[in-house]
Amino acid sequence: MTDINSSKRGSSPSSPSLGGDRHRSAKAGGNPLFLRDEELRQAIELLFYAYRDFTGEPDIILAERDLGRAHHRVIYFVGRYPGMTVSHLLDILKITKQSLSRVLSQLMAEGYIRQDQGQEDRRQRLLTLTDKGAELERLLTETQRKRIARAYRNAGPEAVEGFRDVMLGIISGDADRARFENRGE
Amino acid sequence: MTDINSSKRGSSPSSPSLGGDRHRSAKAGGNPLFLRDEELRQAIELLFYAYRDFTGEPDIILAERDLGRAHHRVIYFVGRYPGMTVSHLLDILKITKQSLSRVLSQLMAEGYIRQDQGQEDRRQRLLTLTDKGAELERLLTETQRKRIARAYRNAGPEAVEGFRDVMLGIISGDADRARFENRGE
DNA sequence: GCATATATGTCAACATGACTGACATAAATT
DNA sequence: AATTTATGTCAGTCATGTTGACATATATGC
Repeated sequence: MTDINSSKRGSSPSSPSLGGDRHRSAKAGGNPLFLRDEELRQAIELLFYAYRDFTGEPDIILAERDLGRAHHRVIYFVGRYPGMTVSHLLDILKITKQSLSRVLSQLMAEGYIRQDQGQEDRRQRLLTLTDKGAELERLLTETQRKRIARAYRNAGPEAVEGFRDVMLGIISGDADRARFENRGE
Repeated sequence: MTDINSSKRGSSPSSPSLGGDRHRSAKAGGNPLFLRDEELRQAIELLFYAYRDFTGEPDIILAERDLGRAHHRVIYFVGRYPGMTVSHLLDILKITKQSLSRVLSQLMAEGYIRQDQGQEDRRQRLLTLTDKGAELERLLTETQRKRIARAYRNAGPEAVEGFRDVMLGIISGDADRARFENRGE
């Protein structure tokens, strides 16, 4: 594997204008929107970098088991909502049933997830993690939990509140936002 | 569409155990880690939902032009750092040069991005957006900017500070975190 | 100046995870 | 009895990542 990270902290001495021009010129021009634009761009980039790193560690663990990020998402949410239906999962992930089907079939074939017929509505297939599935879920989520815990600890409780508020504002639907009500108190 | 959210607050007659048990049981057991576990899981989910929605709108605009999210990322960062090198871009995106190459070639063929030879180091290909590229960048970034601006406005300045702090804590490398220094003051 | 390292590009093969479209089955609902 | 809903499946395609190998031009170190 090419060690592309090596170039990371060396910050390529060969790229002189790397990071200031656009902002300096806007600032120099006295553009009153400068701060706002810069602030918003930073948020965009925070989301990019944070998500990239947030998924990085689990991806490695998954790759060792020939699984991918899609499997992780399924395992995570089935662990979160034991006995959830396929529809519910589709709705959270916002992917097609064909895409989900492949991932889900693999997870059941490998013994990570179990399906039970619904009692009230026998068309439903209620999804639960097997012991093997729960173990992998813990392993994967642990890396993310640690990362978040570290960030929360360093930032402090007020920052955590602010983080939550902003993140909720970024989410589109009331339905999704509602998932976060009355749970932290 | 099925109202899966109804299942969340315990209704969903068909799936009785759908969303509360795991937490309630932990809570009932008086587990002191309950709040922390719940808090951390919420953070994990906030990241998932926020990122999903954050990329949703640009993806639609991109699809109309037969481009994808990978093209967006390149256009965004080239717009952010005009004249940046290929190495720098590789380092930010953390993908292989072969992956980047395909996307970059397409963008140049379609006239979104221009390459100029570096003056100091003539091996470098300095990347800049063309007018067409800058226009698309504005269009794409505008949707994300609006989303963030709305979230920031509703959450308030203190929340924004907290959001920043937590997001920075989630990012792995000092080098990446350093990109956010001394820019918002 | 020669050897080596670096920045970039390119060919080829492959895996993953998304998509569309079409069709099938069983169970619930009207 | 007709329709809708929950789920599954087959087939094809596309976007985006991967590894490995190799090529070229330029910069740098001795």
